Amino acid sequence: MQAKTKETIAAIERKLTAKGERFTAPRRQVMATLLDYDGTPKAYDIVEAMGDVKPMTVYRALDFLVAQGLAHRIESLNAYAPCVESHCAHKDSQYLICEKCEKVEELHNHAIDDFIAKQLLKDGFKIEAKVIEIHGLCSDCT
Amino acid sequence: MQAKTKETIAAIERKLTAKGERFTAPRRQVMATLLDYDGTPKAYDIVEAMGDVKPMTVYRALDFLVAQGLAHRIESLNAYAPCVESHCAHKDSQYLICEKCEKVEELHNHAIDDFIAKQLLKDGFKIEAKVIEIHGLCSDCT
DNA sequence: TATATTGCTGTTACATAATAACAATCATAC
DNA sequence: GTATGATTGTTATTATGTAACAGCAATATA
Ligand SMILES: [Zn+2]
Ligand SMILES: [Zn+2]
Ligand SMILES: [Zn+2]
Ligand SMILES: [Zn+2]
Repeated sequence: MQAKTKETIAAIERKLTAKGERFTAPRRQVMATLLDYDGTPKAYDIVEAMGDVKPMTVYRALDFLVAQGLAHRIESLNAYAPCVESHCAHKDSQYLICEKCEKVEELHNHAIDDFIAKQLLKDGFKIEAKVIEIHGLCSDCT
Repeated sequence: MQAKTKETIAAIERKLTAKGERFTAPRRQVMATLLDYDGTPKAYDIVEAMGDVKPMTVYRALDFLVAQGLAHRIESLNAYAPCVESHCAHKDSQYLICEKCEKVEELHNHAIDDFIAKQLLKDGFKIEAKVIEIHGLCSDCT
């Protein structure tokens, strides 16, 4: 485990404990794998990286992490990314996905969130969660 | 097949022929199933609705339809929706998904597209396709 | 301490979603 | 007619995600 990951895990431990949530071994291990992973892993990539766990274990931990706002699922990649920023709406996700170098970058652009909310007011639609996944070429690959 | 679907299919036939694309039987049948379907089908729902086709046939037709801008894949549902609007950017999709009644509505809100494009200018990211899928409660279910 | 109760884990089996590979067929051009 | 490339039919396989249930661990109650 990377040194920075170890610190992050400790911080998460404190935060979850304060919330009365349990940061059990499989959850901690999956989170650490997500943080250490070079790239944006799919569930079975995590299974493989961890060595001897079963898919069900990983899926359950991922469900927990996503529910706690510690990870996002990237729908158009079937992949998962850790998120340790404390932004306000963790049910929303914004990703830039480079189709050349496969770099995946999370945005936290509140202006976009606000603009969409404003645009949808007239529809009378109550937003619960937003999936915004933008594919293209990153600045390095352009 | 519904009467309106028959017209739509005929219109698509003309459009594709003009482009030099072939609207073969499986492609036509899958498109008709998409148009007639009550709800937003997954690939295997289409397989079932069509009766005796194989999944591979349906997936190939869906790939074609999506490439032609005649259908969208809804990533967060693993589902497919027909699209016969001639909006400018068929690689972009905007959907409102009601989590109660499961109604799925496509938007074509250019203001949102433009706003996102403007916001991403500074990132130097070249947008190829956008996935915008907003989950929540529709006006009927609020 | 005993003992419910609840949530979490381990394990197996299964369900759903999508693709690979290759032969056969069809459409078009020469 | 024959060649060429695109499309289809078919089978098998891979990839992704859940159901079900027994056992275990943490917390609550007595
Ligand atoms: Zn986030
Ligand atoms: Zn790139
Ligand atoms: Zn559309
Ligand atoms: Zn609704």
